[in-house]
Parts: sequence; structure tokens; C-alpha cells
Amino acid sequence: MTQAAGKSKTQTLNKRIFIIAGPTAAGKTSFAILLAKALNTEIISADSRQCFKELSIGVARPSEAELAAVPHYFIASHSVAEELNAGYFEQYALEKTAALFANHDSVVMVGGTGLYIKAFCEGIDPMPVIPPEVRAGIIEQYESKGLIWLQSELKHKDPAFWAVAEQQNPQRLMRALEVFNATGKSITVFRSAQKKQRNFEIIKIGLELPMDLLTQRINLRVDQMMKDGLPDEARSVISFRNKSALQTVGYREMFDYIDGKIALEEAVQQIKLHTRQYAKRQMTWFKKDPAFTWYDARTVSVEAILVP
RNA sequence: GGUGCGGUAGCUCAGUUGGUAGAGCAAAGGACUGAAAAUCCUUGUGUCGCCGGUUCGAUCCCGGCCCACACCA
Repeated sequence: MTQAAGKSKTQTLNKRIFIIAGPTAAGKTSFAILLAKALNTEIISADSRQCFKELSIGVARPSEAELAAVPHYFIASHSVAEELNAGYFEQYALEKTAALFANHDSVVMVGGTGLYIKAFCEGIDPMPVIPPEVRAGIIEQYESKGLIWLQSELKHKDPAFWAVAEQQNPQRLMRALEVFNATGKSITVFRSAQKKQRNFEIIKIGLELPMDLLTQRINLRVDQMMKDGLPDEARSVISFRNKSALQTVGYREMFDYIDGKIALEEAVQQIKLHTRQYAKRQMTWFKKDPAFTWYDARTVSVEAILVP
């Protein structure tokens, strides 16, 4: 293992990772399991919400049977109390991949979080660690002083970033400001946008469905989540509602319902709507990447992918 | 039957002291290197309920009618 770097190029290139991506509710989970079984390998999830052990129903975590059929990683592996991100995922998935390649020629990655998949495939620039109190202070000031304050801070402190910034996007502005406040340097100096080379082959597979069908599947799935007890699951994590893990379709609407802001039926309708909008954003992201080969989720087969 | 309040974008509504109208949400498209199931950007011609009247000009004023809601009978 430790001598892996010394092995020949052809040897390392024999290792392959199949990435199954696409919009939520398209059927990625079950197909990934079929593929992993055919390849006699295991699965790394690339889903920024299914990784939380406290979230199951609302994030459509694979069933116990599915998880038992093939070992999964990054599923129910972390706590909502943690703040994870794409950089963390890159590191985590790379380590898991390396470990699995010791015993397998192929690995399957499946998930709908485009940024995580990108970080894994291309790398994401190392960024300085920001002390939590710096971030907390910025969020607090933004909440009390508003966007205008954030904008003027950056305009003055980090004009290089400001010139290329999404100037109306508070999340991006706060990130840039926290980097500046913590390091005294512009976030732009940390961003190289250099794609990293990986010593394994990446095969990107997109699963898609016609939008009307996808909408039907989303609606059915949300109805099933309600039957499975989503309101209770939301109640069980409501104390973490300020964590980014809980900035999630299905939970925010349930919190509004629990708060008495909206009726249950309205919450359900909103979850369906917001999930549809999320699926649309996922399609926009993945379709932009020309490396994906797209398959109709109704007709894909393991054979179609393994013997093209 | 009477009184009141309404009828404006797919929905909820704002507005025009008379010069043919705009927000939020939805929809469509897009961006996105540490919150990414997040966040942000772009796109708004609609017989301004119907029919008349006044006016150079009405969605806005006047009259009638239709519809909805509330209250009184």
C-alpha cells in the first residue's frame, strides 16, 4: 500500500470509479446497488444530507435492506452537530476510495450533491481554517446590520474579490469576509481553480427522467415520508435547526408547521414544490458537465454501462 | 331584499390625485471552490369583472349589470 505511488501507471489506471448522479428521486440508489453487486464492490455516497445519522426519512436514506445488500460509506456516518463541507468530503471520499481500491478494481459513488462530486473528481483548493468565532461574529453582524453592511465591508477590505463577486449573495460574501478577517488575505489568493489529477479512471453516469414523471415520483416519495413519520423526525432534530445540516428541504417546512406558521397540508405541498425545484437545480449542474453519459432511469441496465 | 367590502399577471395583493400598471410567490432559464437539499442572477402585454356615460384620453370618475365575501333582515 505504502508503495502504491511507485507502481506503474497502467496498474493504477486499472482502478475505476463509477459515479452515478442525477436529480433526486430518479432512482440512483437502487441502480447503484445493482451496479456495485455486479462489480462485487462497495458504495460511497455523495450526498450532503444522507451522511447525517439523525436524518433518515426526510433525506430518503437507503433502506436497511439496501444498506445490508452492499456496504455504504458516508451514510449515517456523521452528526448534524458537525459542520461538513465539500473540502471535507473530498478528503473523506479519497481516503475511502484508496482503502477500497486495495481490494477492489472498481468502486461506485452515488449521490446528488454536485459540488461534492466535483470536489472529489477535480479537487477543491485548500482553504485556511476559520475560527468558529470569526464566522459566528460575521453571521451575527450580517443579521443585525444587513446586506449593505456586508457589501461595504468587502468593497473596502477585499476589492479584488468584490470585483468578481456575486454581490447580492450573502453566503458567498460572508465566506469571503470570514477568510479575509481570519487571514488578512483575499479569498481570491487561495483559489487556484487547478484541477487535480486522480490516479484512477472516473466514469460519470447521469440518470434522468422526464420532468412529469420525476414530479410524480417526488410527490409519491413525499407522501410516503409523511406516512413514515417525517413530522416526528423533524421534532427530534429541531434543537439543531440552526445547523446547516437542517437547512434542508423537508425539515424547514416541517419546522414551519411545528411552529404553527403553516398547516400540515401546506407544508407537504411546499416540500413537493421545493424538492422539484431542487431537482431542477441538480439537472442544471450535472448537465453542464460534458463528461456525463446520460441514461433514461427507466431503462438503464448494468450491462449498458459495463459493456457499452 | 338591504348595507358594506371587493373583482388588477397562474396565485396573494399593491397602485394609478384620469395619460393603458407593479411586488411577492409560482413558472422558465442560468450561476455556483467549504452552508450546496444551501445561496444568488435573469425573464412580467395582463380584454386592470361586463356594458354604457363624462373626457382629447378611463383600469382609475359616474350609472347600470354580473360575481364573491361579510353583516343586517
